[in-house]
Amino acid sequence: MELSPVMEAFVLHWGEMGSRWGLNRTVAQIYALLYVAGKPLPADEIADTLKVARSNVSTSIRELQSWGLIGRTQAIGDRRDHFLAESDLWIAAGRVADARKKREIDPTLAALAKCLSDARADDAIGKDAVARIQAMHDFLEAASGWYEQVRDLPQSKLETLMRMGARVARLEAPAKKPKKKKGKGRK
Amino acid sequence: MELSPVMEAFVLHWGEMGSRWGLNRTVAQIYALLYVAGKPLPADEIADTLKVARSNVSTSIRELQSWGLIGRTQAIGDRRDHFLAESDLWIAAGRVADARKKREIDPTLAALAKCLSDARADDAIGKDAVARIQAMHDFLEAASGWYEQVRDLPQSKLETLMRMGARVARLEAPAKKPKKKKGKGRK
DNA sequence: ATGTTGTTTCAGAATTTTCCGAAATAAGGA
DNA sequence: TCCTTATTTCGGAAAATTCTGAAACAACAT
Repeated sequence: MELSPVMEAFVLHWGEMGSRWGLNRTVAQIYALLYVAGKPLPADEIADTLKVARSNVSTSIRELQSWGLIGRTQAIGDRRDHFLAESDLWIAAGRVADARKKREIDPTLAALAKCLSDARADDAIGKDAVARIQAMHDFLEAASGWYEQVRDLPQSKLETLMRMGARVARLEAPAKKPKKKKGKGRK
Repeated sequence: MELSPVMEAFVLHWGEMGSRWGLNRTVAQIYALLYVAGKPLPADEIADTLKVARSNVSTSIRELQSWGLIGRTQAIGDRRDHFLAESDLWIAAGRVADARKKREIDPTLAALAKCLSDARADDAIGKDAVARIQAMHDFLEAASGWYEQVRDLPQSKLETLMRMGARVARLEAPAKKPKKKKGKGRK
C-alpha cells in the first residue's frame, strides 16, 4: 500500500511522539499505520508501506503485543496473520501507562525501599539523608498508589474525575486577579 | 567526596529511572546526588564523585537548569558555583511534566491539527480515516487541557483531588473488603 | 516426504545518543 | 598586563540502540 503524504506525515509524527514515550520509532509507526488503516493488515504489507525490513516488523509487532496495543486476526483465504490496532485511545493509553508502571515504577520503588532500609542501618549516613531518601520513596509510593486506585475506573468515571479536577481548578485557583470573591457563581 | 555503597545504589537507580523519563543517565545521577547531598556542591566535586568528565557535568548541569531542577548558589571564599537540587519532589515532578508537555505534547498536538485539516481537504482519504485522526487529536487535546487545568493547583489542592480520586475508586469499584476504614497509622 | 508460504531469530551493520578531553573562553587578582 | 582558576564548547570516540538480511523454523498442501 502506498501512503498519501498526509498519512505519511501522520505516521511520521506519531513515530516521533511514540519514541519519547518508551516505544521505538518503528513500533510507534506501525501502531499509527494500523490505527489509521482501521482494518487488519498483514505484516508484509506493513513492511512494504513503511519501507522497513520484514524482520523489523516481526520484532515490533511482538513488542506491540507485549504492550497490548494490537490484536492478531485471520482473514479467510489468507494464511497470513493480520494485525489490528486497539482503536480506543483511552484503553491504549492505559495499556502503555500500566506497562510502564510495571516495568519502571514498581522496580524503582522496590529499589528505593531497599535503599531506605539499608540507609537506616548504615550509621555512616546522616539522618537527614535518610529522611530525603524516605521522602522520595514516599512520593513515588503515593503517586503509584493513586494511579492504581484510578486506573480501574471505567472511562465514564474517569471523565467525571477529570471534570472534578477542572472544577477544583476553577474554584480554588482564582487566576491572576486577587478578587477574593467567595461566591460560587458558576455558569 | 566518596559515596557509600548505599548512596551509590541510590544514585545508580535514580539514574536508571531518570533515563526512562527523558533525562539522560548522567543528568539524572547528578540530580540524585545533589538531592541526597542536601547541600550545594561545586561541579568538580560532582564530576569527582560520579567519575564522569568535568565537561559532562557542565553540560548536564545546564540541562538540569533548563528543566528547572537545580539552582545555582555561591559560597563565600569560593569562586566556584555551587549547585543545589530542588528538594520538593512535587515541584520537581511538576517541572519535568511541564517541560515534557511543552517539548513533546504541544508540538504533537499542533502537528495532529495540521494533519487533520490536510486530511479533510484530501478526498483521497476516507471519512473514517479522518474520523480516527480526529479522535486521536481530540484525545490528546482533552488530556492536555486537563493537565493544564490541574497543574497550577497548590499541592494541598492536588492532594485533595487525589483523595477524591481514591474515593471515587472506593465507591464505584467495589473493593475486596468493603469494610475498610480510612486512615492507616503509619510509622 | 517435498515444495510453498509465512514467521522468527540473530549476528553484525547502520544510526543515534552519550561522553570525554583538549582547546577556547571568562573572570579575577597580582 | 599576565597569571591563575573556573567554566564552556565542540570534534570525534565510545557506547547503546535500532535495523537489516540471511538463515532457521513452522505450518500446511500436494
